[in-house]
Amino acid sequence: MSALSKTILVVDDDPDIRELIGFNLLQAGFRVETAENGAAGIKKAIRLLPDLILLDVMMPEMDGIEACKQLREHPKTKGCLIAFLSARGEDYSQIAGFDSGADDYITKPVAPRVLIKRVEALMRRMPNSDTPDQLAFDAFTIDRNRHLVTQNDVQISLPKKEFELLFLLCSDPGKVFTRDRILTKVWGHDVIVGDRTIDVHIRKLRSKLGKEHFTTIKGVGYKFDA
Amino acid sequence: MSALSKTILVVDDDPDIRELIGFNLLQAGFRVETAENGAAGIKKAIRLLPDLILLDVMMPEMDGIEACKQLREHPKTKGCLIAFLSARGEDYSQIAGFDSGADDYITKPVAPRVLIKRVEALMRRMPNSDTPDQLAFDAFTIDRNRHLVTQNDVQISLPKKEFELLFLLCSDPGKVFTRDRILTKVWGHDVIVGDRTIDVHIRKLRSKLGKEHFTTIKGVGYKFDA
DNA sequence: CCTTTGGTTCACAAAGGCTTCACAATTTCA
DNA sequence: TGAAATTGTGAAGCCTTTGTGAACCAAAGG
Repeated sequence: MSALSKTILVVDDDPDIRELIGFNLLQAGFRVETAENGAAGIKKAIRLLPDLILLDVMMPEMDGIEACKQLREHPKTKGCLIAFLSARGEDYSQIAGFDSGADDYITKPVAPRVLIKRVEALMRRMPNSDTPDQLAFDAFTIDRNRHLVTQNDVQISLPKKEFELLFLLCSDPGKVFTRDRILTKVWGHDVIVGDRTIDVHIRKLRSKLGKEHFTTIKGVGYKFDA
Repeated sequence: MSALSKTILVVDDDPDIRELIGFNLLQAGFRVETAENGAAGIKKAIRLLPDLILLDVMMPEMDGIEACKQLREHPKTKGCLIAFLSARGEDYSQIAGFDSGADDYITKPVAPRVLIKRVEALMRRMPNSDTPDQLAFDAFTIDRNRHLVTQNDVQISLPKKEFELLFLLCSDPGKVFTRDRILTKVWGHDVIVGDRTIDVHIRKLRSKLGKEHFTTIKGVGYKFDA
C-alpha cells in the first residue's frame, strides 16, 4: 500500500525543519522528498511531480513566492498542490502567497498533527483524474489512470509492480535509475526486498514490451530508451 | 473569474459576524447566504447547495463540528466545500475540525482580504465539472435521478450503495479506482468499514449487469469497461 | 410482530502476483 | 587470461489479494 502513497516535496533551507517536517509526514504515511532551496525545489518538482509541495517562504536567493510562481507557470507542475509553510503570518505575506497561486498558507509554529490534518484535507480535494498521467513514446503509450500500456493498438495490462516500475523508468527517458532509487520509489522506503527482484521485473517488461527499450548499465542500474 | 456565480453560506450565531463576513464576501463578488445556527445552516445548505459553507465552531445547541459531520453525511452536501471560521485556534479544536471533514480551518481574527484569498484558493480547487445525471453506454444506461439502470430495455433497480458504486465507476469509464478512493467517494471520508465490503458490492454489480464490465486490477482497484 | 431487503462481516477457496533461489551468461578489472 | 562481480533466466513456493457463499444485524414495510 505504501507504493500508492502520496509524495510530498519539502522545500526549506533549514535542514532541521526539513528533517522534522519530513519525519512527521513519513510517519503519516506519505512519501517525502526534500530540497534546500527554491531552484532545487523547482527542478525536483518537475522531475518527481509530487502531489504536494510544501514551500518555505523565506529562503536565500529565490524566495518561496517566486518559486511558487515558477511552479505554476511550468506545465508539469502547475497542477500540483502548493502550500506555504512560514513563520511570517502577516497579512500581506499571506496575500502574496495566495496571489502567487498557493493552495494553503500555514503559519509556523504548527503542531505536527495539525499539519498532517491540513495536508490530508488538501489531498482529499486533489483531483487525481484531471492530470492525464499519460506518457507517449514511439514504442508505446502509458496510461496511469487506466493502468494500461498500448503498443501497436494492442492494450497490455501489467501487474502492479511491473506497471509502477515501467512508469518510473519512462517518467524520465534516457535517465539511469539506480537500484536504490528504484527500490525506494516503487517498493517504498521501508520495504526490505532483495534487489534481485528488480531484475526479474525488468525481464518481464523486456519480454512484454521489447528487449530493446530497457538498457542495463552494469553496476549502476537501468534506463528506458524511447 | 466567475466568482459571481459562486454561493457561500455563512453559518454563525453572531449577527455582527454574519454581516461583516457577508459584506466582505459580497464585495469580493460572491453570493452570500446566512444562517444563524447549525440546524438552520444544514437545512439551507441542502436547499441551496452552496459552493462553500463557512461554519462557526462555537454555536449554541449544535456546534460547527456536529453540523459539519451531518453535512458530510448528507448526499446533497457531502461534496460541498466546508471551512471552519473560529476564534478557537487550539490544536485539538483544529484536529476535530478536520476530522469532521472540513477542507479548511481559519482562525479569527482574520483580515478580510486574507479571508477572501483563502476562500478563492479553496474555490480554485473546486471541480466545476458537474457530473451529468445520466450516463449512457452500449451495455446500459444509468439515470441518477430515478436511481435506475436500463439494460436491454429492462429496468433494473439497484440499492443505494450498489448504485453509487456503479455511478462512481461509470463516471470515468476505463479509469481504475483504488479501494481508498472508492471508500471515500461512496462511503465517506471517515468510514470504518472493511474494504472487503467493496468486493461484495462489486460481485453484486457483476451478477446483475454482467461480469465483463468490471475489471479487477489486483493490488490497485477496480475499473469499468464500456 | 413477522418478513423482506440492504449492508456488512466472516471463513474458506482460488488465483496469480511477488519473491527467492540456483545456475548460466556476461562484463569488469587485475 | 582468469577470477570476481554483476546480471539474465527459468522455475518453484510463498503469500497477499480477491472471489464466493453464507450468516448476522439493522432498518423498513406490511
